Amino acid sequence: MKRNSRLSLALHTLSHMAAEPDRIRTSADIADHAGTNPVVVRRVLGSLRKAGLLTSEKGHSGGWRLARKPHDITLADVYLALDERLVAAGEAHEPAACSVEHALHRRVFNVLEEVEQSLIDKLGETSISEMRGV
Amino acid sequence: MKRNSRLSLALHTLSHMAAEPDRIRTSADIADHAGTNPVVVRRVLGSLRKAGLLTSEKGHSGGWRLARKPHDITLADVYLALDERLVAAGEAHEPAACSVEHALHRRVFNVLEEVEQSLIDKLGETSISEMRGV
DNA sequence: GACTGATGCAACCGCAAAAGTTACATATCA
DNA sequence: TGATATGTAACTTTTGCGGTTGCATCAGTC
Repeated sequence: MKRNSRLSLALHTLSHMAAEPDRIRTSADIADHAGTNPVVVRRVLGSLRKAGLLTSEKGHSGGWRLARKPHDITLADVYLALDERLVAAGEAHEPAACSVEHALHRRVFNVLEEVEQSLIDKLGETSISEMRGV
Repeated sequence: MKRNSRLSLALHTLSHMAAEPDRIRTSADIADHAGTNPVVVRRVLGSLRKAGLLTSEKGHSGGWRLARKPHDITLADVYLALDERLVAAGEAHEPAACSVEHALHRRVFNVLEEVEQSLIDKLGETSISEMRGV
């Protein structure tokens, strides 16, 4: 896989799940389908579980399932769950040579925050169930 | 420096230049100011020059200057110049197990393309001169 | 209760991207 | 001609991440 593979893996898996919400899937199944490794799948899906998008069940006949209705899971949820931010957190707190410099840092940071928020808003307009069809 | 350092370096440098467009700056000055290396600065600023945002002059009393008026350079110009795309190019052409899978790939790719375009639109609303002040 | 099959998680390897560094060619001006 | 700047290639170091292995844990099944 390549760049943005975590986001890609998450979206593809969720899209499949949105198509058949009742079916439970093992990390091995998903890994086969995605051409990757079960452990990698569990890592990525683990983030989604922490964010409340998926549930997992251990033991025999266990696996992964959507925690909410497909149309209640948006791309923004996925983006935030994976913690792939446009702006590096803590960027505003870098040591600055002078106060003018520090003020500029803050300003740049704030502008990027604004941009990211509008990105998240845009992502929030699409649910994973809308990734299929059309 | 950390993640997104190219974008950060570019924006800070351009913001400074927007404040004093007539002043010429050497890569050494900029590197000192940004706490990095002159060669790194020349690499990043070289991308901006290729995109027509900056000009550079060799030799004694040479250095870097804005190629356009500050209000004519938007964050979208910078983002595109650095070639840091949200969506990996060529993502749509991955081999897929079946045609259904291929159609899903395409759909995911298209949605991400849409999102990136709206990001670029948003970035285009802000010029580097607006990074200072309020 | 033992077995099977699933997640959870830690530890490591390997690779690739990017920063950082060094070195040097080239161009410009005093 | 010398000082000073960019341009660029080559190399090292760092970092993030996919991939892999191993094992603990848990839950059904025999």
